[in-house]
Amino acid sequence: MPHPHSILTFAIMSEIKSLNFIEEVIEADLQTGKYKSIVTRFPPEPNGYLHIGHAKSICLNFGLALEYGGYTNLRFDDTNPVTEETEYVDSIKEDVKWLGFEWKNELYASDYFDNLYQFAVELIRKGLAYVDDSTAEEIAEMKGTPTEAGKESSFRNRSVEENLDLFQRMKNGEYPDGSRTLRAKIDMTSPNMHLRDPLMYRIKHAHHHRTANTWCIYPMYDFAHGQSDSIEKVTHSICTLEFIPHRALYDWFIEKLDIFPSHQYEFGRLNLTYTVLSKRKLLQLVNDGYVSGWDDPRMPTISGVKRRGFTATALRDFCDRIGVQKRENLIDVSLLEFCVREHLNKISLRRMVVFDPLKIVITNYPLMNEEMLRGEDNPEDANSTHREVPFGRELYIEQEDFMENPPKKYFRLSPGNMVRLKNAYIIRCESVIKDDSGKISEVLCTYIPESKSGSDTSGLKVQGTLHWVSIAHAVSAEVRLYDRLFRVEDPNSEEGDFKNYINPDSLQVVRNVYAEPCVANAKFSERYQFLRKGYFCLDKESSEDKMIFNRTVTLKDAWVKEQKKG
RNA sequence: UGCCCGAUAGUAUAAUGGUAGUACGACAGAUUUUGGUUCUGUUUGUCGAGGUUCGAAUCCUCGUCGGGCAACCA
Repeated sequence: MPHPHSILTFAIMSEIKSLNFIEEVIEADLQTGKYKSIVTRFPPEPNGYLHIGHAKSICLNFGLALEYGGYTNLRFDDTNPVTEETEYVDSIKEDVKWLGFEWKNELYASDYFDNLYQFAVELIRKGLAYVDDSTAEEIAEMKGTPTEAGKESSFRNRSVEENLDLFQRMKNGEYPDGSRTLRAKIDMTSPNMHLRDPLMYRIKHAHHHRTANTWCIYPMYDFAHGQSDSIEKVTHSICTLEFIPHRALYDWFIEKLDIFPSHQYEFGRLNLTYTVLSKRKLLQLVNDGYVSGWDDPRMPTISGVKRRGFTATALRDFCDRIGVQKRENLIDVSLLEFCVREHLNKISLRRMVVFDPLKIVITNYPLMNEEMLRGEDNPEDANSTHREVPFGRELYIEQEDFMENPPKKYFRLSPGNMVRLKNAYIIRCESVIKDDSGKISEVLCTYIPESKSGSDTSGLKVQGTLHWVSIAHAVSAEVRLYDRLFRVEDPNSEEGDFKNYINPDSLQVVRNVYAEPCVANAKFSERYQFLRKGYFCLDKESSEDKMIFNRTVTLKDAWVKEQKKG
């Protein structure tokens, strides 16, 4: 008997959570007993890197299996040897794991080449497939157009025996590439172009990343995918909208072969504002040098966002929130940023780092003195650990945190005004020192000794709190600040080349920032919030003598908004 | 102008013939030793026209708009 608690939880959950259309189908299938449990698959072609569009599919396929107690196979759709490489297989496996999912079986469409060949022979025997000697051009010509019926090939009515013989000889390598194909005999007048005698096999004398030179004929996607699903007893085969017209063919092969009836369901692929998510376009960004590589932190690839500092938790949460539907969508990238911030806020260690230093001197702080102050690592954590932050007479604050003639609502440091230095004291600006050119070289302040953080008896209230770093103790680092790669909301729908809309300022490098000492102990596994600056993580290009941090995402900033209004 | 898919606030997503709700965004306020976080409030929506019905976002009809389909790619 189930624990009463879990029943309650389930009741509440099902009341709150609404089902997407695929979940509805699955629940119905489970309820009617059509399936006892479900099997899904994630079927990438190993010809490129995964991006966050794939993440949506991964979360869907693996998430469904987890939700309903089934399992998911990772199946590489490797039916085209000329585009596929083992390097991609490895990166795909790594990315799926990083996202936090485990596949039941690691499989390859190429594992089924023998089965598929037998299936083809079977269809030939049934008079449902034939070898066509037409050229690619002739086949395209005879295909007709969406508004115009196709014409039957003159090879369409070859005998079963001849087809069997020819197909075997195709397999044996007797014919050159492109000289013959195996086609399904369906209907050249079908309004669905995919049913006009689609190609099942083509000749390619090419090396395959797994089967090497065993084969010189390779099945087309349509002749491989459904049957692969069927062999694996995939119950719910989920793909994107553009495969809708393929479904009739998917079903046709399964029906004629009389094999396990897998079913295909289609959802709308992810589109993100200010982003492109097509392999072709991402490849161009890499090849044309707009980014440093597939894992450039500005790239929407899994490896890119991972290097940027996004967490798998945030990505999964994002995929959860965007939902699943049978319609086109363009998700606002601010939702992604929200998910990333929400997670990072909970786990990041707070650190103080000054990017653009302005020297301040605490004139009433004892000469040669210094002290260690305590700073919370994470105020979101009730049991937060602490680190020690050295304080001294000479400090850096940000240039932007001081103004000689401040505008209204400026809460920061200005002559005569007081601010708190985070984790330290309240200070007052007494005067400024300028160099010959009139530029402020340092700001002279006094501090209120009894205002020390944690034991403040001053009774003073100030509006601003600044981050700072002791000049004598500061450690150096480089930070890389990223902005969106495109300057228009939907680069895919703009006129002309999408590359015309690239944001020229998507990367800003600050070679030397001043960080509090404990930043020197930064770890790759940890996430940081540089106070008031954003979330950061260590970049892989960091070395022993040079730390490099990527800005994952900024903090929300009400002040910039305020300024824009003015 | 053949076939297929779709249309709910700015964006995304619920409501499955019975009060149009949620999240993000935006705006306003409270709290705050991060102009962060948190909390509260406000704003804005059923593509159009008919029909069925006591009652339609939901069902039907006709439009409109968007997307897809003519690779020996997946």
